Amino acid sequence: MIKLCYNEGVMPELPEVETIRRGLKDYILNKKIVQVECLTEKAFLGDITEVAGVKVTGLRRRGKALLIDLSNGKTLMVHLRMTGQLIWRNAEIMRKNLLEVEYTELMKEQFAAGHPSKNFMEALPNRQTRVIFEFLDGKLFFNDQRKFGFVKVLPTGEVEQDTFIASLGKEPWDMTGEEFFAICQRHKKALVKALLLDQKLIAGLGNIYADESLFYAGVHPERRVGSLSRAEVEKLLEGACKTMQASIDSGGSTMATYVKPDGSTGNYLEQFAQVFRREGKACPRCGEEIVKIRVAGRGTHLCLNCQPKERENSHDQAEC
DNA sequence: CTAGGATCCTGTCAGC
DNA sequence: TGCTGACAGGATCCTA
Repeated sequence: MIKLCYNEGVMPELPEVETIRRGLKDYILNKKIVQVECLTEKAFLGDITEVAGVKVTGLRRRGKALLIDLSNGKTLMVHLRMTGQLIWRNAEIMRKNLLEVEYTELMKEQFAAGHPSKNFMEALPNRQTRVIFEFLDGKLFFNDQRKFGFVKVLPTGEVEQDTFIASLGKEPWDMTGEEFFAICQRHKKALVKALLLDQKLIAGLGNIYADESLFYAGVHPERRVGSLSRAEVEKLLEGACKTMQASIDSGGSTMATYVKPDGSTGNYLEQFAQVFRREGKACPRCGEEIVKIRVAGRGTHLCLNCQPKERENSHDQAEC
């Protein structure tokens, strides 16, 4: 069974959160949270006592938010933002000196996912630990280097009214091409990259899948949304669905194969990404050099040949 | 209303 | 070697 999701440099976007949801289920579903400890005040929003002494009844996801339903009518919302991690450690492992634990043994006893770092292999809690959820048979650590992530307690019935959840757009597979085109028509002046990253318009894409979707569609990230053809808009939506679904599907297993036996980081992106963090390398489609530019304040990777900024001759994409 | 820039935060790394 | 500043980015807040 796969326990470790170790994809170097990957910020938790929709596919990563979905992988966490599926993986964590095996460890905490129907189990009682005995005790909760918050080590960084900002990281826990709401009444911490509402989370202790109750069972986990379900794990859901909305966009990049993980929703953990509890038996007392409350829901724990977890947002990992950029550097958040959820790490499960079996009680037995916690009792041992981690240095003495064989790597393969640790693999069997822990589930770790989110922004990859050496935390996955270190003794916990550590400096980056923000919240600890204690179960009878183990502990769940919410770690976060940059303190942008958080957990939040909400009444289950009010999750949909939470300002973040309520503002989320549809996920790409719940949207028709027509709907997405209508959204684009309302934001004609926006840069297409900025539109893809706006969770209020389409939920789940982060920097990686935005770049990958743009490459898939052959669209330059700095183009204004209003200049996109209906076909290009449809292709972008298709790209979002396909790149994220592929990531979810390969999720656990592919990522785990990239964990090297010595515990060093493997590189999931290397086999998955076409353009993301591949600047200086050859475009997998045409062989031109992938470049990195700055768009909407974000590092952006593209192939200028496959994603030209000016598209004079209609939408003929024979070369791409 | 929209678009775009600053902000939060800490670890890493290039450059002097 | 050790310091400094740039950079990484999801979401929110603020301004025009």
